[in-house]
Amino acid sequence: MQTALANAGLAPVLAGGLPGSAPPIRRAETRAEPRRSYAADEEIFAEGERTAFFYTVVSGVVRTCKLLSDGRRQIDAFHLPGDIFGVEAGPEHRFNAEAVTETRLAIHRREPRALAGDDGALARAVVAAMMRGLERAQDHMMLLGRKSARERIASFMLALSERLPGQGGAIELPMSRTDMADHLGLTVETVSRTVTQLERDGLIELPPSRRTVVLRHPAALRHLAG
Amino acid sequence: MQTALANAGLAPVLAGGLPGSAPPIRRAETRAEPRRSYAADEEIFAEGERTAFFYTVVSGVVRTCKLLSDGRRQIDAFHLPGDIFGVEAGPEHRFNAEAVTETRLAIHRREPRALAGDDGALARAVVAAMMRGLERAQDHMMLLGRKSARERIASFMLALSERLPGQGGAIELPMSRTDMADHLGLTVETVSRTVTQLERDGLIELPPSRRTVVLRHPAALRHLAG
DNA sequence: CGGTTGGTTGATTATTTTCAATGACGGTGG
DNA sequence: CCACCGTCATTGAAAATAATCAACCAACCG
Repeated sequence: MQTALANAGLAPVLAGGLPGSAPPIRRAETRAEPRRSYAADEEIFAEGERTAFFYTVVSGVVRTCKLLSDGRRQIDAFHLPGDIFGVEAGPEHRFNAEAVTETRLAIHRREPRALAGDDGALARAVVAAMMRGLERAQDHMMLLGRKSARERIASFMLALSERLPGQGGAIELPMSRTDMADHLGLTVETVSRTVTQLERDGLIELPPSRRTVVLRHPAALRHLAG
Repeated sequence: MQTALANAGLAPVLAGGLPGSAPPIRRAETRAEPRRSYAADEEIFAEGERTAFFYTVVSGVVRTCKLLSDGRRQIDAFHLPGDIFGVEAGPEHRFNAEAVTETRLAIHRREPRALAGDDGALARAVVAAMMRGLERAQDHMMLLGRKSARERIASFMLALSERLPGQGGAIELPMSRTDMADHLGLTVETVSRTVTQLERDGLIELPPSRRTVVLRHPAALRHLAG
């Protein structure tokens, strides 16, 4: 049973089979997989919970985060459609996952039995997801450890615009300022101020809704982002 | 060829075969693997270089880091004996690796051909290393994004004392203050001051060499680290 | 010995946080 | 339909933390 999984899926990935850019996650049209919808801010799983499943985002956005005992929060990643999250080495989840917006997820049982047979595509995708997660984490550590507030916001806007299907420089921010702050290692106030300042400097444009951003000068943002 | 690799090694890991604590990396005594020694501060590979190999630390310490165009540096991890590093998804290394101290490495060819046959242990170890890397990265993002200088130093000392074989609360710091600073997202001066302050507060003790640290009050440090 | 490197300490500055208040928006219920 | 309430975002002023600039010290090395 494990034979089929491993044989079909993982070796090519380890061998360097990943294309340079993130490969689109194509779910083989095998047996239907359980799905579930979550309301905005609904919990998907919590730190310490038993690791029974992992997930693929079908639509919507998910945040995974850790909390300090006094409530300080760090959002380590936002997961967009196609992303896999919730894969753990140990028996317990080491972070929380919550829906940022109304979200639909595909749920995968952790046991390989469920993957056995012909679904090597999922196994391959899992390893690919881990690698991409690690790469993002490394970039994010650089951001958190060494970049200024301005640079962080610029980096974030750019990264999001590249991940979101949104056409051109206009992106719809799915998350609140607080979520941005907890992802970027800043306070809400600093995020708000910095965004405003980038707008005053003409690098971005904010319609009154404040949840849409137009990247007016991507080159300058890229330069800022480092 | 990939069959043997995949079959022997990866599936159990994905299936949740990892014990809760980090499994010791046992290298099967298969065919001898190339090894090499590096002097302190010697480069192992650089960002952008072609990904041909990955490595296991045999002895010594390695740092992997990224640089910003203006020279700011973020050390994303220190790798201790037994650790695997340098595994990449893409064709190029995305960070630099340098020896911190005199170091000895085992060198693994990236192609699965070299792993074929009976060495599933290495393949398993690679996936385990990625998972542990991701877990460490998540903890480190919390540190970089949300902890104070004092908390960062305390966390670092504790984490190091748990990873180093060093008996009791005494640890030998393999890296310079500058390296610590670039890992913790601080400046050298802040690291130095904070370490001194922790000593004055009786939480740690520093022999005049300044490269040894005795954890005087681990409980208090743990509380501080969050 | 002189010179270099790594570490520490001090004074000052800068950036970000904290505390506080206000404004905008959306939903709800009278 | 509209007033009210709660949430989210913004802005301002003050405070705090860490960065920067600058010396200084000790150890190590040729």
